[in-house]
Amino acid sequence: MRKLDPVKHEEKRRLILEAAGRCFARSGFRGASISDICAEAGISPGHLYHYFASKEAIVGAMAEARLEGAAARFAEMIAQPSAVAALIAEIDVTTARHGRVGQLLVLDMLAEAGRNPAMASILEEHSRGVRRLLADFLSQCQARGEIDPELDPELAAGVLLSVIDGSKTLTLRDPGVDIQKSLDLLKTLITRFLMPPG
Amino acid sequence: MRKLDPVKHEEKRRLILEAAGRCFARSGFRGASISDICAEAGISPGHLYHYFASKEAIVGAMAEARLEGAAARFAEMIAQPSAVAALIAEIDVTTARHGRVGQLLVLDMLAEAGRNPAMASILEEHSRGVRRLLADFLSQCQARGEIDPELDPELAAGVLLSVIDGSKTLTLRDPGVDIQKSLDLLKTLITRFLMPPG
Amino acid sequence: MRKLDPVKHEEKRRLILEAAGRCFARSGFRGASISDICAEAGISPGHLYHYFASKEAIVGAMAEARLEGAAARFAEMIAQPSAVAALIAEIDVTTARHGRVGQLLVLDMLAEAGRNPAMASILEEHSRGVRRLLADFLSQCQARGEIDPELDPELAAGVLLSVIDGSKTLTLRDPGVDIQKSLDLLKTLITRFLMPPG
Amino acid sequence: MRKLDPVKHEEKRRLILEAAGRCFARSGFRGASISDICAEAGISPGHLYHYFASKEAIVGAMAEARLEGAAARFAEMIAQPSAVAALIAEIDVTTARHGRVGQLLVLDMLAEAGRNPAMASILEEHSRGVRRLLADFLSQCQARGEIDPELDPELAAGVLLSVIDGSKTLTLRDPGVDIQKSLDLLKTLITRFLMPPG
DNA sequence: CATGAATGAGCTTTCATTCAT
DNA sequence: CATGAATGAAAGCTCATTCAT
Repeated sequence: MRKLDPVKHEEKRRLILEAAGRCFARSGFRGASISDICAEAGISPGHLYHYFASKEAIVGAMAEARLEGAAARFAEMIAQPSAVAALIAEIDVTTARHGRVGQLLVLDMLAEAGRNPAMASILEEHSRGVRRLLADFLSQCQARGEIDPELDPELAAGVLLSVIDGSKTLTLRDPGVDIQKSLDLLKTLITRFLMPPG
Repeated sequence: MRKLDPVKHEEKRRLILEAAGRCFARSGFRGASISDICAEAGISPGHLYHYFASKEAIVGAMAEARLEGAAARFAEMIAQPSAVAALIAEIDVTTARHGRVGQLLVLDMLAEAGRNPAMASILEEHSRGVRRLLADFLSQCQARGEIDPELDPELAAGVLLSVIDGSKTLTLRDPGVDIQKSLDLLKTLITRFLMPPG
Repeated sequence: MRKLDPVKHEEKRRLILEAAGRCFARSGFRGASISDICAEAGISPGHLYHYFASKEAIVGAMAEARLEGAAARFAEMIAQPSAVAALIAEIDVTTARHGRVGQLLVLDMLAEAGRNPAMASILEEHSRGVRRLLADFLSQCQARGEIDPELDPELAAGVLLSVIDGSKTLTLRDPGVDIQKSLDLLKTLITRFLMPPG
Repeated sequence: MRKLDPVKHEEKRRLILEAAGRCFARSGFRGASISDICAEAGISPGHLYHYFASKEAIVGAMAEARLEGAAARFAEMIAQPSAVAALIAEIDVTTARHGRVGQLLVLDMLAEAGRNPAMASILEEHSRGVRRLLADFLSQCQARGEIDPELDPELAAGVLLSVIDGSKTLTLRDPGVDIQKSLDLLKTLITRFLMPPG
């Protein structure tokens, strides 16, 4: 009866994670301090530790939340009828929705995963899920004759995801690039890759 | 009278940068401390500041050195006769020569460039150089009818470089992946992208 | 209307003090946190402050309770007929009943008393009581000719209590010591000290 | 040639340990903060960590230094001709030389040893040394017929050290005690304990 | 009576950087 | 050219205590 809402607890956690996400996007995992996160979330440093055991726990939970969101959006995307259109849309959306900061966060996660086993397993699990989704989708497209039946769906899915990863560096390497044209060309690239021969 | 040998000075700088490179690859830009670098280079912290004004200067100089090396290797690569073969070789080499840590360093640089203007301009200048190299190369191939003449060489060069960037995440996202098969598939992707129609 | 049951209130205080005692014995006064005590007592931190005004108050009340218990046991002991036997029994009992942790708690109290006036006066008052008890007892023994009539009962009582204090360090200084033999020798020491001359 | 004096380094370490000793005596191991120690030693917090790896290392080194000093003094003491006189002198000296704070430090070490394995082994090793010294001394006295030949030298040494430990609580338990008379009585106690029968 | 959310000062420790030698 | 002593700000985290519910 007096036990206070576990729902509120979860809600607060979520708010903190969102604040942390903004800080991490702005300054990186190591550059953002607990103080920064507390200021952004409007709470005291002591209080933050009622919700998370350590900074690493925040990083982990935040990565999971972001990747989960990304996977969900991806699942929606490829539920659409047109094959390549969906993939392409994903690139557009990722680029447009979060812009620069969202991309940086992904790069940070990738770099962090290379050194931090906790982040590595979060990334791997998420990647496995998304890759499976995409591989199944490719299989179905092959069944419908929409894409090259010779392609191994698993491998092709992995390669396509790495292409999407790479697309995040376009503006970093060339801020003056016409991003729309580049994305269009990337779509051409994907189309030609998947297209049935002949 | 004092400057006995500017050559030795440059040599020492180079040695420090190499030590710093190993530290950064191991722990990231923020994770590696001046102390770590001094230990790796076998010098004292005070002495290090005779060669570099700040940690940021080390990061910058080290990034420049690495990227310069990468650009040089890339230039060699595409001096070869066969078109696609060269590009493909680049991916292979980058992956093989430095392995995991070299890839992480690139990811770190990309992430850092998103927040640190100094790193951004280093990355941009280097990217501009490599992209120009590749664009010229693509133009020549088009002249020889080896690749699709419809492709805009500049844009295509940017996209290809982003694909190479993306390839660095393959093993991060899936440590169990058959990297050789994935790279082969990536070559297929590039081939189909560039191949003249018909 | 609110104070439904002052008895229950006291009972709860006692339970908390026991929990605190276990925590303090385990981790020391400074090492044990309010959180630890709450967990051990199965209550919330806010609730704990309904029973005690501060951590120091808990330390004080807990010390009083422990010392009171010790004094009561001591009073029982020396109500026995045989003189030295009683003293000796005290050493045995203290050692056996609480073991290592109880001894550590006494050492903590002694050290704390050297710096914290509140603890000092608790300790002094308790010591005064026990010393009086023991001094009276020694007087009676002298009257019965069981111990050396030359000894000043007050001083001797103080010295005997310090010997008992010291006995707590036996196993700390030498974990491999044969504690039973050491205690037997301590009894010899006390006997020879008190024994009437000739 | 440029390698700076390792002697100076040791000297600085010693100065820091002395400062730490004063702080620990004043506030206890846990009560004294790194800040306190730095202020007392007149150095910055960062600098302290050039000399000691952690607070625990300071506590350990400081305990070792103190106990080593105590053992050395003890060795001098019992090199004197008269048996009991020496032991008694030890009690006097310990009490007089360091006074209250030195005693508290010993109590802290004993309490800490009960919970901290590092401190435990320092204390045990030191105690072993001193006990051996005293046991050998007792053996020689027995050979000369100065003390009861029935006593086991090892056991008796342990018991005597515990009596010395206990003497440190005399003024803590009774600040108004006539310490000189108490110490005299303690000497009587030791004398009667060791005295050959008859 | 009881909870646990919330605070903020303080803790130990790290680190880029400077400076006397 | 080279050392390492020295700094001080900031990091992640803990904890006694308060307060709204």
